[in-house]
Amino acid sequence: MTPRAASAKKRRTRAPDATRDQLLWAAFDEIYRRGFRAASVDAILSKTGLTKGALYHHFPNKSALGYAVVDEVVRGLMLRHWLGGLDDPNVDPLMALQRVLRNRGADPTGNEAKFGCPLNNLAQEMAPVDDQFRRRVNATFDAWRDGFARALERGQAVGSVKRDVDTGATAAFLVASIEGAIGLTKTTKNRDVMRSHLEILADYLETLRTRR
Amino acid sequence: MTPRAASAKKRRTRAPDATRDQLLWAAFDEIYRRGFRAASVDAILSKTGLTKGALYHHFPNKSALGYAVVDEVVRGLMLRHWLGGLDDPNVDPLMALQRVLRNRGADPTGNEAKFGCPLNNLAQEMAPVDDQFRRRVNATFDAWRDGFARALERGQAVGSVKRDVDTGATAAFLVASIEGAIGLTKTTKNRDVMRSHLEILADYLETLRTRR
Amino acid sequence: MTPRAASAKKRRTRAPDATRDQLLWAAFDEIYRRGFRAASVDAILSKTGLTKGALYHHFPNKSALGYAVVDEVVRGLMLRHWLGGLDDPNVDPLMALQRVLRNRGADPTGNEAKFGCPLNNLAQEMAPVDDQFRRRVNATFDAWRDGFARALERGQAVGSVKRDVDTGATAAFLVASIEGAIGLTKTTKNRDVMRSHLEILADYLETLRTRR
Amino acid sequence: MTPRAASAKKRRTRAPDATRDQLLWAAFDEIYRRGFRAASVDAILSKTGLTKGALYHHFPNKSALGYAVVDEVVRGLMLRHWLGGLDDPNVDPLMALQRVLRNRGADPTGNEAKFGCPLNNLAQEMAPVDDQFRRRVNATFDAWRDGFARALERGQAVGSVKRDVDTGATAAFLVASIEGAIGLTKTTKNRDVMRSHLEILADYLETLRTRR
DNA sequence: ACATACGGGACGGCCCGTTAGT
DNA sequence: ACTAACGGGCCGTCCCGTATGT
Repeated sequence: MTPRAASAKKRRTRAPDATRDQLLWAAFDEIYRRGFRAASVDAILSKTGLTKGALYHHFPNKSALGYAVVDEVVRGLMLRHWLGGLDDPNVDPLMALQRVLRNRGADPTGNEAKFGCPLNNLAQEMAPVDDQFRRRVNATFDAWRDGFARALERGQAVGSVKRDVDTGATAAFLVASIEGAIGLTKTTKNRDVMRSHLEILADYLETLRTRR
Repeated sequence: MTPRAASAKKRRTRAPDATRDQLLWAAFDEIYRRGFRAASVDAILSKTGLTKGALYHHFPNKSALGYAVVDEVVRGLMLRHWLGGLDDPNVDPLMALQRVLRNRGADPTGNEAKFGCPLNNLAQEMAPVDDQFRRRVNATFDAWRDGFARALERGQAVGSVKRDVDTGATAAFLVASIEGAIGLTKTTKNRDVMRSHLEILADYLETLRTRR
Repeated sequence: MTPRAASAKKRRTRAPDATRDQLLWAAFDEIYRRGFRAASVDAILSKTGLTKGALYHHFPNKSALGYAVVDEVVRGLMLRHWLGGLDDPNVDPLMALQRVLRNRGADPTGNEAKFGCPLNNLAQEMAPVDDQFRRRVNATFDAWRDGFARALERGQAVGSVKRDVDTGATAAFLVASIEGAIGLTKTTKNRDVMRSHLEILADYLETLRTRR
Repeated sequence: MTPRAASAKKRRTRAPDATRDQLLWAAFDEIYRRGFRAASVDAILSKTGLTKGALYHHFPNKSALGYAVVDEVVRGLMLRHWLGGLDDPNVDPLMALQRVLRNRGADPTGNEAKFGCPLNNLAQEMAPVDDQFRRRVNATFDAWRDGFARALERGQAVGSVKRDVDTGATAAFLVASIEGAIGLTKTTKNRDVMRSHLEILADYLETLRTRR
């Protein structure tokens, strides 16, 4: 599934970082599919061909593995996915935002419709029962919101976004709304939910544009 | 066989069955707090003072208990919470919707901020791993969406909502967006996220109003 | 090994108390041989033919099983072994004590020489790491000391034991000394150590006798 | 092969090997606190800052480390503690013995009351399950007994100890009794047990003195 | 209709030891 | 001589479900 899992196979040479990465990606995959608590350590290990000893060497316990998955895997995926191409200086920031929204409805792999958003899944499952998880997940949500907020601020600087728009609140609204849509898409098993939702969001953004 | 077996044949009859209700509510509470899979059958039972025999007399297994919680507990809670007071004939439907949104930001108990939305929690956790759960949860989401959609349609009938508004898509957008906000509120542990979000949604609804 | 383990075999009928007793005696046996921490729950279960569910039903965890072994098995064994026949009204208390000491050097099964004293084993292993164990073990040691002390007091009442003897301290001395001897017997694998030691103790008791 | 391999051939030569000593003392400490089987190899290593490689370079396995602890650490500690000052030619051997007993009740660090006697702990835990341990522990007990026995013999030679005293049996009695007292002190968490016990032992020794 | 007793399996943690590498 | 990476196994806990009994 994960790209580098393909090159895993046997591995007889010592490559600690590669091993750690293998564990992280296999854990990500398992956690994404089943949730953190239902994720089986043995399943993760059998995906990699490694054993308990290896895992115990790289991570003190299952929770620490989960934390690392958030920080070192999910965070990067999310920010690349939702903030990628936002800061293109040749494009009007507001249009860039709208373009991101409209493009991200695609979901070519269909994973999103099947398993939802890996970050939000962890948030919903773990936030109430593990504060460490909550904080780390939150950090990524913050970065995401900041990315959106800065795009809106650049829009204000350029003059395409109204001055009285609360960029922070709007960014938070967008993020929450997107996560809600992904969640309902998963529940409905209907990708039109996502497309229609993002379209409405993009239209809403048009509301914030300065009249010319 | 036994004399009272006659009245027990079909459960759907108006025989409230206090034991069954106890189990349902205790299960709801436990599932709401820990999630369905992490909810322990023994913990549910110890809340009621009942034992295994009682539970497995009323439900064939844990999943069936969960399904019943969705159908007989959560569904009612959700629809009362989000559709209550929507069909007041003396109020403009659009205003009624906006009022609902603005009121529901209150969350007096704080449970929403702690544990999120019981329906969406189940949706996010169980939809990918149990299709029965998914379908039952979906049924409630449909009813909720329908409630919002009908309000918008009444708005169109009355003339306060633009004719070209896609009421179904808009209702779906609202529901998803609300769930997203509840989720982020839980993750952030900050109820302002919810309030600000619903405010923006209410403002957005204003966009759909006919100009007079 | 244990007397009632013989009648265990299949057991299809429900007999909760018998099951509990089986677990207790099997646990005692295993703990006596390997020590508490090295005692394997699975080994205990396979001795009884029961499974995890049965154990988990009767005891919340391994520690609780251990505590119960101390209170309900070891205590009885010890007091019967070392206080049995002490309060015979027809015998001079001091002589009764001496007789007990001289008889107990026998160790017909040889278990004592192999595995030592079950009470002291638990005391030495668990006292520093589990205060619950320590307290329960101590309670039995107290009862033992009290038994010896009361015998000495009866000796004083009868006039065979000197008035200035500190019965409590002497009883504690005897108990400690006996346990030391059992321990060294186990270490030496030589039962003469025990016999010689108890002989010296009996002689020492003669020192406490009133001159006539 | 390597140049310095020449001097490394036989370990018994006076090459203190600081690393080996570190391991021994850290192992002693850990074993003293938790017992041999509960002592974690990793815990021992983390105390020294060394790693697995170092340990398994110096010792073939955990048991061998334990044996070395008995032979090279515990034995010295014990003999110094209980035989130190016994052979002072200016003091009556019997009085020297009594002085040792009365002094050793002090236990300034309190370790004895907390963790007991390191030698006896190992004896009680390991004697029944590992014959190698038993034999090595026994060797130290023998040396201890011999020390006491020789003191009594010197007493006989000087004329302060009765001729008919069985010095070997008496020495064994003393050692066993002392160990019993240490054990009960640990169990009771009450150092008076030790003091009172040693006082009685010293008084008992007075019984062996020749009348003048 | 419900309580009690028990079956049986899976999971995370931990731990000793070995091997590759320096 | 020593570090770091990893193998592989066992243990206690916990948990869902069934069967017996009332």
